[in-house]
Amino acid sequence: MSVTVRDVAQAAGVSQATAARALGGYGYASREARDRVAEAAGRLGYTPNVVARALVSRATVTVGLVVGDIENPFFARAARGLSDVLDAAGYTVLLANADEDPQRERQALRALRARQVDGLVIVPAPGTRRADMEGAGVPVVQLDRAVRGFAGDAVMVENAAGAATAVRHLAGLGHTCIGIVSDSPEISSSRERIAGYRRGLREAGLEPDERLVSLGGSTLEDGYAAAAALLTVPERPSAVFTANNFMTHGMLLAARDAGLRIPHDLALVGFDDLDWTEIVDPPLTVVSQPVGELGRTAGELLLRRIGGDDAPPRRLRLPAQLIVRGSCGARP
Amino acid sequence: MSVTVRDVAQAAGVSQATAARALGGYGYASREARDRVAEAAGRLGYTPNVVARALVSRATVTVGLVVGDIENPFFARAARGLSDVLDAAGYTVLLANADEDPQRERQALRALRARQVDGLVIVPAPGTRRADMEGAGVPVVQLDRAVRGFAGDAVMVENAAGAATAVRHLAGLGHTCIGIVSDSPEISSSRERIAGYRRGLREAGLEPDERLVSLGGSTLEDGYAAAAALLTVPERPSAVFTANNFMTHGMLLAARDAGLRIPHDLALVGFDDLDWTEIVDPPLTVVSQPVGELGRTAGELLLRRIGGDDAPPRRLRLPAQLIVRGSCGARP
DNA sequence: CTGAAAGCGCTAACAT
DNA sequence: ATGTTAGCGCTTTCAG
Repeated sequence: MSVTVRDVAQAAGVSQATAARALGGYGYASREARDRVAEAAGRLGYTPNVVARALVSRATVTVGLVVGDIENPFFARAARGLSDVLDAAGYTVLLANADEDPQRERQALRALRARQVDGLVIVPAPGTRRADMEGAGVPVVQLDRAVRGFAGDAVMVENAAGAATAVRHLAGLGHTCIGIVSDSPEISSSRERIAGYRRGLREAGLEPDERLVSLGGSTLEDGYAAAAALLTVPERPSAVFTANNFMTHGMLLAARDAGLRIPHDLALVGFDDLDWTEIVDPPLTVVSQPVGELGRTAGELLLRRIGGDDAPPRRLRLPAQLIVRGSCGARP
Repeated sequence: MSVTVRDVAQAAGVSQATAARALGGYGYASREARDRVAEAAGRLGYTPNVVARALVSRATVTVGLVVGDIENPFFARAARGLSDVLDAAGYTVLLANADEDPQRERQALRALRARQVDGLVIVPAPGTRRADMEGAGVPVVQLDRAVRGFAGDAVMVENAAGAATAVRHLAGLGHTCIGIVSDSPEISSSRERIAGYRRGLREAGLEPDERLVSLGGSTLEDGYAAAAALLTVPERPSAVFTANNFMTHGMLLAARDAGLRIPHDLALVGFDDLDWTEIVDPPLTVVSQPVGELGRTAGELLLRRIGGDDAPPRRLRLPAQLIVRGSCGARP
């Protein structure tokens, strides 16, 4: 079915090598040969076989992306940003969902490696070890989180600063009992947000209280459970910081089920902005992160590495920004 | 860097062919050879090279997915369903965003074909022609929409029935002036929903009125514009059906900007359910579609085709279901 | 500038 | 059951 370089060469009356050079745009080829080959290729409907090319040139022009779950809007937006940059450079992305599970992640990495991807962008699952990251054999850039002890490239957000800002905002509104709901501190971004929360508290002259820290898993259900748990502690917080979008969503559900009105009974600021944060009532005050930019930056960095850049590992931090809307009430 | 079959064969003291057979699990290999090869492979850290394998076996174990935009939760959920089914069968998905643009779609298809994907799942862009679909050289299954005149597999939703149900629900509540906002009728699913809207109207004994049909593009901005336009017609509708999630979102924004309260001033039912439809106030009444199932079904169908099934093209229709929440008010 | 020849890592016939 | 021999479609020396 497929038209090969050989077919094109034959039709153009040149050697296969010449046809390949003309088609691939590398090496020498006379103006005339170039034209004849192009004509023949067009007429025959030649499509290069990237697989065959990859076998010899050792470049598949394909990059692997491992995320927790592409259904999570955070990952979807990052994937889009990444894909935009890579597409523009002629690369295509192989997608894998790891479900925040190191084992599935290992499987995914194996599958992607077997397909000889030229590079990898990975959002490491909680529990992923340094050894899982090493020996990939291709450039790897971590997105949103970094694996402990693994000195590799990473593009992340200013998590601690963003969280601290959120907490100071709450404290500035007069809240003294501020809780947090987060997923596992095994996830570096979450760990940093939790640390930022504590720092923000201290900066506001407040004493961190472990009973106000509710940690759980990464799903919406987990977020709901952790949020609900936080709402039942004896001295219920008057304000809460939720460390990611599922936690924010879970908190909204839990507050509703507990009959708590936002911001009247409970002030809320969430980490990560989403499409719907503006249309809920009240609109949510959030720490917004440049998610698409995160993906684009990771793509650019990866492309540079694939291109041979072997400078020391880079840790990039993109800024997070507090967007004040209505979920914390008005300043008195 | 990479360990080859040859290396493993050598280490195990067998021929390359035997090692390949043992590794690949095809053809004959004695118990002993199998063990020796497995041991050597494990010791050396052998990883199969799918690219090389593909060149000869003509199977990349990779499937291409072309969607409008992976950031759209509808596509993301479908992608996840597809990926689940394919992963389980050892396939990996190559992702491409076409931005609802036939030209970008063609580019994407070219890139995927060049990578020798074993099959393609595609959500055709508005304006995609039959010729763009044909001659893919590999099995193709259309998702959510079907290209006019192209007799290929497609997995879709009962769009017309779903839309008609939505409209009858509105009519049953006493509304007589019911509008619709949709994206391009060039998209088959939208065309069907528009047709279903008209049918629902007639079934309720109402007369379709073209001034109440507001059509636009596929983005949230387009949805907002089309929604805003509908709200300014002389005889403003008291109820509206929005044909997809961006249109629903746009309508919510437009209604808010126009100072209209839902459901008091305007009743709303949207097509497609989303995470946030339950947490907005009022919670949205929607026609829910089995999005993940759409992706899974497409995956299963594609796998069967890749496996050699050459039965006539199949058009699968998955049911849509009205979920009554609060955006249409209570029945009097 | 062009052609001939070798080979990427693997599988598929075909012998044995 | 195992080894030998040919390629898959392409790029890449190396001569000319």
